[in-house]
Amino acid sequence: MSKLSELEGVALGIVSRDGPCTPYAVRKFLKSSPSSHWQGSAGSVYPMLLRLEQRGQVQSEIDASDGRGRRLLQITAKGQKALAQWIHQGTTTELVSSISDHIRTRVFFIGSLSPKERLEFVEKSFAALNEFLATAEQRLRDTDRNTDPYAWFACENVVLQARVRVEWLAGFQKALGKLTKLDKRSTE
Amino acid sequence: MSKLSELEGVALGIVSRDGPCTPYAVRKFLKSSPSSHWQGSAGSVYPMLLRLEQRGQVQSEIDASDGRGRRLLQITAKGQKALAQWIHQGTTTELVSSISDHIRTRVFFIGSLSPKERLEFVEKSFAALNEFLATAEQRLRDTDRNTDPYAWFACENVVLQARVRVEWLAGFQKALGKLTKLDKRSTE
DNA sequence: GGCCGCATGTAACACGTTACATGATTGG
DNA sequence: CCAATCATGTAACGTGTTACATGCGGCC
Repeated sequence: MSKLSELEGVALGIVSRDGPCTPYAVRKFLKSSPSSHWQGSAGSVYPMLLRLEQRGQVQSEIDASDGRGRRLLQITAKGQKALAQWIHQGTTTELVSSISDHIRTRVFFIGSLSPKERLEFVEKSFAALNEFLATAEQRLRDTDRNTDPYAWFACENVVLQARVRVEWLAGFQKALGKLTKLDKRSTE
Repeated sequence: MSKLSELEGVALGIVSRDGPCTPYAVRKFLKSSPSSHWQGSAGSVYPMLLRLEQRGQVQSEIDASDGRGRRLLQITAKGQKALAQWIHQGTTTELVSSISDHIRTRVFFIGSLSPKERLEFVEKSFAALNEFLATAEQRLRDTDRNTDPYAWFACENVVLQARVRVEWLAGFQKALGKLTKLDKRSTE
């Protein structure tokens, strides 16, 4: 009963939630996820699902009604246990703390750009973030709160996070103007 | 001029910001980072820095004053260019959107737990998140806004993100009580 | 003097990405 | 009928993790 990776946990979760489904459906779900952390490439998904099957956490049978030899996956009791265990692991401090924000990371090092490039970076990021926020808000509107309330809350989380990032970046942008002026003065 | 990985970008950034520094200092920085995404293990840092050196993005010389044969790294002009390029890459949509929140992911799949386990998970996560928020707020208080304003804004971002996560989870916890009651009623 | 932290590195291993390979099905 | 998508998989490659290995420096 080794620990599930994040990808394995998500895959097990999908198979559990969406009943019998194909590996391809798992791939599609990962691809369409708002956090682009999940690429859902064939080279990761298929071997990973074979791993789960070898461990007895999912079962599969070939769908006879499909000429493409498509497989139908189902979670096993063992898999349900592993899934529950994986969810509970999320309470440990390391998993709680680990949010890596690429914009934040880059702002941390923005001092190594020229003042002009700094403004440019912030403007472009701001535009891209706002675009992302808009799509996230659309997805939330399109999600029915009653059908799957947990999915809805996850969508809401994405929106709230995006809003905070936008607000924070706006504040930073304001401050950046003043900082850059100070920079110029000190080098005069 | 291949694209830098996130780890390589951060490492270049540190070497650029902290002047001549040892590989070990880079490791320490990664280890102490609030986002536990960066483990800073020896097996990743040393080979990665050798890679940067082979590409001519950093230079190193052995510190003669140290008996441990410690190396001192410095960023090169080529490295500065690569760093600037890496920062600007952050404006593309994929890098903007990619925030993966382990709690959110687990909430999405929380339906596969028993109602009792759901509450347990949320309570534990809530406690851990609050603890994390407290340390983040402390770090922000300990950071001087004038010494390195960019580092300060990064710290502020961590705090704001953590606060939103706490508020969101509190809202979810409230809703979970009602949802669980509905669950029970529907199975009665 | 001994332990902990500094300091560097290597080797086996696991896993994800990219690219390749193949073929069925569906819609215009 | 032809293209896009469905559908499954493999192989090479890069890179991060864990564990191992070594030795100096400073502090109690």
